[in-house]
Amino acid sequence: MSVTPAPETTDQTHRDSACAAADPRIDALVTELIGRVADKWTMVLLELLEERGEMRFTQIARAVPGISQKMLTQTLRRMERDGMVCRTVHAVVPPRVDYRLTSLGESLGEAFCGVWLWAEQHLARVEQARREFDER
Amino acid sequence: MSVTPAPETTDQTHRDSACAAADPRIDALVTELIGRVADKWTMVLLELLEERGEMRFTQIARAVPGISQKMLTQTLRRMERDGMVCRTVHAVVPPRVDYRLTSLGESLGEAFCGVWLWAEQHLARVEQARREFDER
DNA sequence: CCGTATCCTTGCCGATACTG
DNA sequence: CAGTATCGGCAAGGATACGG
Repeated sequence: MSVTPAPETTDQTHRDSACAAADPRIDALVTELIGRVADKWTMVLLELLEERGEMRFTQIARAVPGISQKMLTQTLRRMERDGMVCRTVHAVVPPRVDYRLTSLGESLGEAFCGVWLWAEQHLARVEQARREFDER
Repeated sequence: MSVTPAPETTDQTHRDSACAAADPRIDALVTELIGRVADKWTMVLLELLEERGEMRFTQIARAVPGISQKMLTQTLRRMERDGMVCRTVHAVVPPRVDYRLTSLGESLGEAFCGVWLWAEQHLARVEQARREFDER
């Protein structure tokens, strides 16, 4: 994303009414982080690991139908890099690798929990809105 | 996404510990909804409209550097279809179109607020985790 | 079992041009 | 001003094969 400072001469009322950062540079960084973290598979894995605790690779793969092995590896690596999950390799044959959430990952999971709850609660309303919109 | 019921014979402990639905079919629908709603631009527009209240098309475009006109239209349409935003066309020349959050959109914005706060609070920690991971 | 490497298709998204 | 339409590049992501 291009990170233009955005002079913004227009209407500044309503500013600071919600949860935005004051500094536009911070805002841009946060936006970038949100963009990476609010990925579909990241949210799903976060949820799964929060529910089940420690899991191994194939166990996760089986629990998430629709994900390819590539995407799973990729997402787990990114989450590990971001400090969300901890990866433990056991030196046995056949190899065994366990994944679990770090405290950072857990805290993000809790933050997303509100979104999951929202989705569950308002699912019917969204579907109805779509039907109404589509018949036009 | 393929919506396999997933028999899941394995470990069911930890189940219902978090915020997941009991029914895997509901779970799949919620996951689909999350996938659509957790889009980067959706989150940004939600945030923006929550902060600023009613805004017109170009005003939004100027406030969100990096978004193309196409993506803006597309995202706004999808949000309108999902019942998140209300679109008001004023019959004047030059044309004027206002966008504002519906109560549904506002509630989603509040749910995401937790994620924004998390991102602001833990940004430094994530960046540090990345640096540590990268030097290996 | 747990990955990485490679190819290859699909569709996203930006750029541009055009209407009401 | 607020869009729709069309084209093209490019990168995300699936399928497959192979390595530790």
